[in-house]
Amino acid sequence: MSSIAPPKPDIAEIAERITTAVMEHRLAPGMKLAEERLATAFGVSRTKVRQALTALSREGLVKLHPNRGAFVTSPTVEETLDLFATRRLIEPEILRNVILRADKSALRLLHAHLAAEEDARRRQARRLIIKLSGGFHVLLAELAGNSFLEKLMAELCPLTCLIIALYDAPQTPACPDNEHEEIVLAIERKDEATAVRLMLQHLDHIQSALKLGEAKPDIDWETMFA
Amino acid sequence: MSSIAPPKPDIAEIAERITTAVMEHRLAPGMKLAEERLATAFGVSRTKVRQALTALSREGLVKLHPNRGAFVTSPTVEETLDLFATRRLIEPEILRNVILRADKSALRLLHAHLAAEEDARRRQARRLIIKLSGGFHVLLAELAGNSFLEKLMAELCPLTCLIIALYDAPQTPACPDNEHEEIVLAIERKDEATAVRLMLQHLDHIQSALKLGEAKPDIDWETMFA
DNA sequence: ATTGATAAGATTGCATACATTATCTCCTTG
DNA sequence: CAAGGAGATAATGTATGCAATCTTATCAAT
Repeated sequence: MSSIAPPKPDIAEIAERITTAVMEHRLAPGMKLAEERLATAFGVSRTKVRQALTALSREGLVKLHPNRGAFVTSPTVEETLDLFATRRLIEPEILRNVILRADKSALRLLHAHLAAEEDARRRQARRLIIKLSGGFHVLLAELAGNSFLEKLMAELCPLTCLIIALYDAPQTPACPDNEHEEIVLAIERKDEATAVRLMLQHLDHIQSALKLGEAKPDIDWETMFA
Repeated sequence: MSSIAPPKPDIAEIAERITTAVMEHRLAPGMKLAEERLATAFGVSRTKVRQALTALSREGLVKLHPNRGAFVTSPTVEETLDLFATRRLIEPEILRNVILRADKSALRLLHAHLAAEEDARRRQARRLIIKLSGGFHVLLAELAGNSFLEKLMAELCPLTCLIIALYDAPQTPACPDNEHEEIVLAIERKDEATAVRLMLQHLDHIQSALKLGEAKPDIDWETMFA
């Protein structure tokens, strides 16, 4: 009847599309994710949506309230500080491993990413910029070759986007201008100290752009009375 | 009819009991976890078991093969090296945070844990010893107060048990004798340098007890031809 | 004897249906 | 008029059934 039969998305696909929506600030923190609604939106049964949501809750992007449903995580100030502390811990290690292992193909991937970022900036493609900014850090984690740190970074990046959406002027890009490029150049020179220093500065820039002092609407009542 | 109606276990409970079984070496790496079998064992439907298994696969303790089922993860040598590299990175940071935040109640918890370990050793309760040995590191992560590092350690500990089951003489305890106690004493003295040094030594002892050079039955054919 | 094909059996993947719990509305009551 | 509660409504949690896929057993062929 209709033009095309839409291919039924995989569970991983559903989770990924929700993650992308969060990273692109299309799903605001605290928003409710009703199973039935998502199920019809994706053209699948609630079963798949449910599994995608539980997967996302494991990653911390979604918070599941028993018998109440799934909500986009609304990170507290404390969780934000924890997140940046964790990134300051693991991203230097990631850089060290990348420098140790970086071969031609790795550098090619990094430069391709920089080009994609530059192109997105020139085209003012805001959503793409945000996605690529996070993707840079995930790419570094992949090139580092430690599966555990890679998985952790893959979780922390979308959460960082969420935090930026919560605590920042929404116009600010996730990662300031061209700091990524300088990091890649340091990697290319195998200049570990500089790469690490630039990365820590980069993280500080992101964090200090946040307005963490402000009031937080989302109160965690459960732990408050625990 | 029967004596007691068994209370239906929660999904988290199912996952936890499977995790415990793995940590206690009752479920060997590579073993198949058939849904129907587990469902009848726990007295629930396959739905709950399924969700527990997907949760465990997110944590890395279980590997899901599409249309083939769930299997206890059988970590490769490379994953083992990654795991210890990650622990060497984050556990010193955890210790630093614990020393910064340690109050009387935290120290009491640590000493209570040491006592429990000592008691288990005296009673030769092998399974309990293994569980408590891992639990020490998870407790430290909890006391450090960084939710991300806490979650990561909660995943890495069962995996470490799995690795020990795979690569070690099964008689060796997860953590050598009394190294935990010395670490706690260093924490108590707020002697950061010593605590970190002891922790790194401790991890080295665990890792060097492994027979990683030996033949690995479990070959990952997928990545071999990827 | 080993390899390859085929059919029966078993298991997973998914959707639907039912039970349970929370939320909302409206009514009663102080 | 505000506060509290009962019923209606909607959403989640769980179980079951069916379709798709894989595994195993049997048997023919080289």
